[in-house]
Formats: sequence, C-alpha cells, structure tokens
Amino acid sequence: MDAPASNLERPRFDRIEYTTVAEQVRDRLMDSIRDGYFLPGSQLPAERQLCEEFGVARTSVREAIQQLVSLGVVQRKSSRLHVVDYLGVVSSPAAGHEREIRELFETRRVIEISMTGLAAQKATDRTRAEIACLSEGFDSDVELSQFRDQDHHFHAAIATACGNPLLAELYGRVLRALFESPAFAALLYTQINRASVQEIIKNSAEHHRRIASAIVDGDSKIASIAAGDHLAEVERRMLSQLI
Amino acid sequence: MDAPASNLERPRFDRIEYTTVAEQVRDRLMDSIRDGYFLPGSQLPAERQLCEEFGVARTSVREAIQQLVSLGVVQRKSSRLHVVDYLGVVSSPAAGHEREIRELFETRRVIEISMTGLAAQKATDRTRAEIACLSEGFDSDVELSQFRDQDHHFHAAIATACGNPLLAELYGRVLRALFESPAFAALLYTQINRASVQEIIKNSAEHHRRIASAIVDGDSKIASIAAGDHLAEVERRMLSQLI
DNA sequence: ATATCTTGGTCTGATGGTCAGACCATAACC
DNA sequence: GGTTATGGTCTGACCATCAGACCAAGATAT
Repeated sequence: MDAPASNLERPRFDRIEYTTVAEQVRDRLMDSIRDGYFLPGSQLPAERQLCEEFGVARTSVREAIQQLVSLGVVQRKSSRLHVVDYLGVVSSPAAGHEREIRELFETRRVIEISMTGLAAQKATDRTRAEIACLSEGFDSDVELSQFRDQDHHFHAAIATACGNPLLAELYGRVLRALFESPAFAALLYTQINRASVQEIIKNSAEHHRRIASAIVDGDSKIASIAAGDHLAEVERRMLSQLI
Repeated sequence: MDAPASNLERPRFDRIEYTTVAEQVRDRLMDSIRDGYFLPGSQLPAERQLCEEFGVARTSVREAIQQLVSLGVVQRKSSRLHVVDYLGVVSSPAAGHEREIRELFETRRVIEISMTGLAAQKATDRTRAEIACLSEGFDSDVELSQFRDQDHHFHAAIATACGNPLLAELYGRVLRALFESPAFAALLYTQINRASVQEIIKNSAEHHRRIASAIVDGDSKIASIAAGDHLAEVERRMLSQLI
C-alpha cells in the first residue's frame, strides 16, 4: 500500500520538559500561598499531611519544601513549617499591577459582554431559571470567601448558557487568571481594603440581579449593557484602591 | 509572633499524577496523528529523529512507540513506523463538525471584533505600518500553505497591536484550535474544496486590506465592522461546504 | 511537672525511569 | 552491489521516588 500523498505539513515537535514530583509539589504549594490560602507568617500543613494529600513520598515533599525555603517563601520555625512573614515578590502590590489588572478587566470585557448577550439569546428555560436563582442568592453582607464561591457559580452558569464550550472555557481561564493574580489578591486580602471590598460585594449583588433579569427576559442587548456596567463599576472600585 | 487569624479555608490538595517522559512522547504523537499531521497509513519520523526533536533518549521514544503499537495506533512495517491504515476513534470526519466550526467562529467573533477595534485605538505608528505592510502582501493567487503563514502573521500583528498580552494569547489559542480542528483541516485539504478555498483566499485578501486601512486610520468602529464582515464571509463560505 | 503525641531530620535499600552509547541485522536507496 | 538509514537489543551509570525505620525536639494534654 502506498502512503497517502498529503499529510499536513507538520511543525517540529517541541522538546519535552521533564517535571519532577518535587517540582510539582513546590508549584502547588506556591500557588496556594499566592492564592491566599496561607497568609504570611501562617503555618503550613505537616509534611506527613502533605504526603497523604498529594499522594507522594515524604522525601519528595521535603525536596519541594527545601526548594521553597531556598526561594525564601517558606521557613522552618519551632519545628513547624511557616510561610515567611514578609513575602517579597509573591504578593507585594507594586507598580505595574494597575496595568495587569486593567488588562485582565479589558479581556473580561471583550469576552463577557458578548458572552452575556449570547447567553440571553440562547439559554434554555432551565438555565435561565438557574441564573435567576443564583442571582437571588447574593446577600449584601456576605463574607468574601462565600461571595467568591457564589460569584463563580453565577458566572459559570452564564458561560454554560451561552452554548459555546470553547468560549466558556476561555472565559474560565480569564476569571482564574484574575483571581490568581497577585495584584488582585493583594487588593482583596489587605486589611486596609476590607470596607471597600464589602462595598463591591454589595454593589455586585444588585448588578448580578440586573444581568440575570435581562437574561431571563431574553434581552441580549440589555444583558450586554448590564454586564458592561457591572464590569466598569467593579474595575473602577478596584483600581481606585491603587491610586 | 502569632500566626494571622484568617487564612482562606483551603481545599484539600489534589493528588499529583506522575507522568513519565515516554507517556508524554506518546501523547504528543497521538495528538499529532489526531490533528491530521500523519494520515492513516503514512510513515512516522524515525526514532532517532523523534529523539532529537523531543530532546529525550531513544529508549524513552521506543517505550512510547511500543505503547502506541499496543493501542493499535502505530504499526512497525518494513523496518519503518507507520500510522495504522484504519483508525477507529482518532480522526473520523463525522457529524458534529458543523457545530464545532460554528463554535470556533463564534468565539473568534467575540474576541476578534473587539480586539481589532482596540488595535485601531491603541496601535503605535510602527505596528500600524507593519499591519498595512502585511495586508499588502496577500496575493489572490497564493498557495494555501503560504496564505496560512501570512494570515497568521497578519492576525498576530493585530493581536499584538491591541496592547493586551492576555487577550492576544487567548486569541492565539482560538486560532490554533481552529487550524488544528480535524473538521477544519478536512475542509481545507480535501481535494473537492480546492476551488472554494481559492475563492476564500482571494476574498480574504481584500478584507484584510480593509481591516488594515481602518487600523491605520485609527478608526476603531470601522475596524470592528470590517473584522466582523470578514469573519462572517469566511464562515459562510466554509460552512456552505458542509451542507 | 510529666507523659504523650506530633513534627521535622536523617538514613536505608529497593525499584523504575532515563540517559548515552555501542553493536548488529535488515531494509531502503542510489 | 555498495552505502546509508532504520529498528532491535543491550550495557552501565545516574537520578528520582518510594516505603519504612529510627531519633530528637517541640507542642499539647493531663
């Protein structure tokens, strides 16, 4: 049998980068610290606990911890593991963060406004009801961590309702990038900003109800406008903390 | 020093899955076969060539190949490696391709229209000149592979010009997904569609010049409209082949 | 204050994966 | 037919990971 005449012209294969278990553990721990699950100075789980959760040997965990110690992220104190008291690069609100946050919100705008309009057009009765229900669940006085959870579910429901899995996935990436951004985390978790954050939560509850209402009515134009208004408001309030 | 009072309540860490080099090689090869770079029956590169490209030892490559042989994807024939003649699940052009292509174009619409408008607003003089120059390089009678290369450069320049790296990256992913879609590849490379593909190339050249002109003029509204027109035309012509 | 538990520190030996390299037989190519 | 390319096989060295054991010190409970 002759080989077929036409294959796609293939690119050269990329080199394979070998990632050790210890490196993966290190990165996971770094991510969780950056995400705010372990604040500066706080204690990390014991090595044996980490072994059990990650499903790896203790030597691998110790290797990862040692790397984090070398990076200045973790210290061994009183026979316990702690995040260092002062994190330099991981969470300092420095210059350039405004730009990063602006880009994240701009990207959100590009995707979210159109996607919300699509959701208003294409949602099924069931997803419309679900979005309405989720929007009613936002309480102005809720705790930040609970708000984040509800916010995630609300926006995920809208992304699903737009009926385009690729778009929904891309949007998920953008939201993740925003919430994993050190700049954003710094704003959310710095003690100074607690009152402002509470204000954003209160404000968002109302905006979410407006978006949901437009989606339920199938009005894609109003839904898009509501999404744009919401984003503009959140961005304005977040960025006013940086100036 | 007391530990801070409030950490976010953290989820349990997920188990770390250890992936060997051989498994990564196997998956890379599988992906390239599924993407249409190696058609059924066609020959794969030699082991030594794969070692060199992936940057790994031959034993690792051989392990990967053996796995693919066991999976029935690759066969050893006449002292050469070949994709098997009949692949079951990997690459059949089946129903559902219209939906896939529609979703890809919809996603492109959401991102590309706004991004082109942003590029018109924010491009520097240098990037405007570059985009104009690239748009003049499209020849109506060019070969498909050359057109794809030029098309990629043109759209990449616009993505860069919009000044938002995250958005540019997401857009790159969408374009890649489109060009790597087996359905799209089937349309492009099937012999029957050659005349239609040539028509799309001719049509695109003119559209690209319009987009570039609006960007050079800094007219974001016209740029967005031109981008939307271009996408609608390409989608219409591509999908008319499926019906 | 004492006993117990928890935690980090250190070490061992086994196993699997990966590497570079060598050599051979066979097929492909000129 | 001669040369080159390719897959097949093997070797020895190294690295990463594992499970497990034992010890010292600190934390916690009584």
